[in-house]
Amino acid sequence: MNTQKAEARPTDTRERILAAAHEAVVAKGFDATSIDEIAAAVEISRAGFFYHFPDKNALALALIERHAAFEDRLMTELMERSADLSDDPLQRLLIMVRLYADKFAAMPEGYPGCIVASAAYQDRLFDAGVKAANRNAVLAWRTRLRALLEEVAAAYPPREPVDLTALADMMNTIVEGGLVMSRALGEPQMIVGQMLLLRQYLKLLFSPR
Amino acid sequence: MNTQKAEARPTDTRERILAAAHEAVVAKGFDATSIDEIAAAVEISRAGFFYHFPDKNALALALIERHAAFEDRLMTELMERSADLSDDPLQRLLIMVRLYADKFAAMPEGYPGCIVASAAYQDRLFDAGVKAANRNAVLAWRTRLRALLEEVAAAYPPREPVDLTALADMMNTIVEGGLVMSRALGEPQMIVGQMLLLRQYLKLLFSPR
DNA sequence: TGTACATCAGTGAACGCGCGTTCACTGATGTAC
DNA sequence: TGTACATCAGTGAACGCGCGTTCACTGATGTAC
Repeated sequence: MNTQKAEARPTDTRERILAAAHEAVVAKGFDATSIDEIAAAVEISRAGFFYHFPDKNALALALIERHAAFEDRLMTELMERSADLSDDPLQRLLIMVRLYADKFAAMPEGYPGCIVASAAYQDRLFDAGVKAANRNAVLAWRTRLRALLEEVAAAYPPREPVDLTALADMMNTIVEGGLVMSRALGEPQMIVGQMLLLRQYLKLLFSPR
Repeated sequence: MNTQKAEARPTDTRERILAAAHEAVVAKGFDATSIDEIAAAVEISRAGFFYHFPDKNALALALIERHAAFEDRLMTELMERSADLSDDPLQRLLIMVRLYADKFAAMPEGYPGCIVASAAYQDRLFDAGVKAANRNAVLAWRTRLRALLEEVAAAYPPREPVDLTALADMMNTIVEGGLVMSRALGEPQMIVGQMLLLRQYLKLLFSPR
């Protein structure tokens, strides 16, 4: 009857499937999301889904790649915005972490990070391609953040010796852990506090004495 | 044929079910673990499982409570050992975090923390009792660690203002996130590095200038 | 401009498997008298 | 000391449901000539 505004949704059915699947997976996990409900959300039949994806593994793969692309754009955006606000590498790092925290504050439920966790926890069910895609997504983030940290460390020698790779991974660690804890506690905003603690750590570590 | 050493395993069947279920859940997640395989591991029939647990939710509940008790004993042990090694609250905290990191280094695969994550991510499937038990387990850890942090903060005022509750949660955040990242990256030891970064943060935050 | 054919984006019904759960029943052990 | 009954710790078979996947088929659109 009352057709939704068509131009507001992706016109391509495959994209709409991915969007619906993403929403469901973030809310309930990959296993608990059935092809039936995804198809229903997109208003096609269950068999129609299989016209766009050969099987459920292919959906997982596409979701992870979509997520990786999203994170990549986000990182680029945050880096550009922080570069606009300061020329100092340490200030840029601290601004970036705060902007990232703001993103979580703005989307209290359902940040896409849990796609990675879903894949990590259920990897026995996934084929090698899905696992590799997940790993690459995490490694890409590590590489970009590590480059920024090296720049900071060159300008501001850390007060104590520190492994910059591990430090780069800490951001993702806190995101993934924060999502688990937010859910377990029923306090969606706690992840914001965790990001700000990371920021304080970076500040203490790199600030001149 | 070749019966395993009987005295090494819990004699009580219920305990053996929990042990087998724990191992499988840590390896594959709760949903992916079938009652069939748990029963097989314990060498009873699938129906025999239901003599000990009314349904699968009850198993989840028992696993979470078992995990909470384990974490509680672990925390007590770490606190006692660190109290033996130093009288200074900051030193005790730093020793405790290092001892905790050592635990992860000693058990490269399958730390029980992911039980919490499993429950958090699949909570739509669990009843309110399971979710509450999970939440309480996390809150217990928060409370105990926060008490220790308050003691430290009293003796060593932090260099910057900090929310001690969030700081207490950070340990669990890093454990849960570290488990996700370890799996995603296929680097089981990375979680140890993350714990040591937390330790460095605490050291920087509370060390006198 | 009309006809024949091909491709696209699906539909509807069915299949098969696994899994959680139930149920009637059973042998061994414990208890009452 | 023997018998009757109750409880414990299961077994084996079956049920039903949901889910991923398949398959023959279809209407609409595009293309060749």
